[in-house]
Amino acid sequence: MSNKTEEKRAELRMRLIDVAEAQIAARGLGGLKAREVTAEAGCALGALYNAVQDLDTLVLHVNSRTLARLGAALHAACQGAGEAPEDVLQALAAGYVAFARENRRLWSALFEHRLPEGVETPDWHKRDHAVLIEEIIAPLAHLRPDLAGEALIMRARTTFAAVHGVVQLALQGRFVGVPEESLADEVAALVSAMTRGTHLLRAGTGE
Amino acid sequence: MSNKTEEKRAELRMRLIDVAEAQIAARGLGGLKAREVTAEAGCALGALYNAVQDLDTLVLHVNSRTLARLGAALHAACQGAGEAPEDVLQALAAGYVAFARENRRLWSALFEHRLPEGVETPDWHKRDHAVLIEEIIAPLAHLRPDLAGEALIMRARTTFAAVHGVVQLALQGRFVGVPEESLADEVAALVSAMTRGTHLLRAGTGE
DNA sequence: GATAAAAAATGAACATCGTTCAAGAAACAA
DNA sequence: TTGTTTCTTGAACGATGTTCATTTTTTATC
Repeated sequence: MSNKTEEKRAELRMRLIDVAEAQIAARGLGGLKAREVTAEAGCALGALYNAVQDLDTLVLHVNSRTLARLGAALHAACQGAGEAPEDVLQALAAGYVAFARENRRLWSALFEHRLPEGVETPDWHKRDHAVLIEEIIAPLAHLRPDLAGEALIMRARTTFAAVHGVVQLALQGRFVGVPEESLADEVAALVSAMTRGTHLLRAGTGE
Repeated sequence: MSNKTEEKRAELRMRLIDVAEAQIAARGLGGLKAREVTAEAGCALGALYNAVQDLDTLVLHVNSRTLARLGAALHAACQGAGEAPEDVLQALAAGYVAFARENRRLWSALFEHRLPEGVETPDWHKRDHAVLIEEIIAPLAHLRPDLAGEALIMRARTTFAAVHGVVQLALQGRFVGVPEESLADEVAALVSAMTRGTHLLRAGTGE
C-alpha cells in the first residue's frame, strides 16, 4: 500500500475519531451510532469499516485519546502539589475527580465500554491505561519503602481502584454512591485514611 | 383485575425472572435476549411486555434477587467474625469478594446495567441496594464515634465504593485491575489501611 | 349456563442497530 | 495507456427490542 493511500486512510480515520469523540461527549457511549458518525464525517456507512476494524475499535481510539488527556491532567496535578507523599496522592485524587467531572461522558466511556466476550483488548490500547497508575507509584514508594517491583505496582493499582470506585458510583448517581457535592470531600477522606493507615503500618504495628 | 388474573400474571413474571436470571448467569447481561427468554419460559414474545414493562425492568428484578442474596451473604459473613470493628469490616470485604467471584455475571449485572438516559430507577429497586452498606455502618460507627447520621452513611458508602472499585476492576480483567489471585490480599490490605487510618484520625491528629 | 366485557396470548410487522458485500469509481504501477 | 489494486458506496442482511391487530381465554353479570 502506497504512502498516499495510507495517508488518505489515516486522514479519514482521524476524522472519524474526531466525530466519534464529539458524539460520545455529547450523548454518551450508547449514543454512538455508525450511521451518524459516518454521516457527520462525510463518508459512506461502509467506509467506516475500511478505516477502522469496527465500531468497538473506534471507541478504543477515542478512549486512548481520553487517557492521554487524563494522563496529562494527572501529571499537571502532581506539579502543583507539595513534596509530601500524602500531598501528592491528594492532588492526584483531586485531579482525577476534576477530570471525571469535567469529562463525564468520555471518562465514563473508559470503563463502560466492553469488547465482545472472547475478544482481547489490543496491546496498543492496553498500554495507554498505564497513565492511571504511573504517578501513584513514586509517592506510594515513599510511604512503603518495603514494597518494590510487582508488589508496589499491585498496591498502586489497588489505590487507584479504590478512588476510582468512589468516583464512579458517585458520578453514575447510584443509590450507594455518594452525592456529587460531597464527592471531593469523601475522596479526600479516603486518601487520607489510606495514606495514614499505610504509614502507620510502616511505623511498625505489622501487617 | 381479579385475583386469579393477577396471580397468573405474577406466575409468568416469576418464570420470566427465573429464566432471565439463568441466562445472565450463563452468558452475562449482554446475552439476555427477549426472544430466548420467552422461548425458554414457554410464552410468546409479546407476552413479556404484559408481564413486565420491558427488558430493562426484567433485569431490575433479577438484580433485586441478586442483591437479596448478596445481603444475606454479607450478613452471614458478619456473624462469623470477631467483635473488633476491623475484624467485621475485613469479614464483610472478604464476603463481598467471595460473592462477586462465585456469582460473577449476576454480580456484574448489578453495576453493568444502565437504564436509558432520563429514566429514573424505580424506588422498589433502589431500596434493595441498601444491603450493600447496611452492615458497614455499625463497625464504622465504632471507629468513628464522631460521625453520625448523614455523615456516617456517607462514609459507609465511600468505604463500600472503595472496596467495590478494587473488586470490579480486578474481575473485569482491566489492565489497571489487580490480578484475581491477589484480589483477596489487596482488598484486605486496603481495608486494613482504611480502618487503621481512620482510627488514627480519631486518635487525635485531626482531619 | 349463556352472554357480554375485559384481559391476555400470539407472532407478524416495525424500527433501529452493526456489519457485509457486490458493483462501480479512483488511484496506482508498469 | 492499461491492468491491477484499493477505496467508496449504499443496498441488503441478520439481530434486536418493542408494538399492535387479531385471536383466544378469562371474568363478570344476568
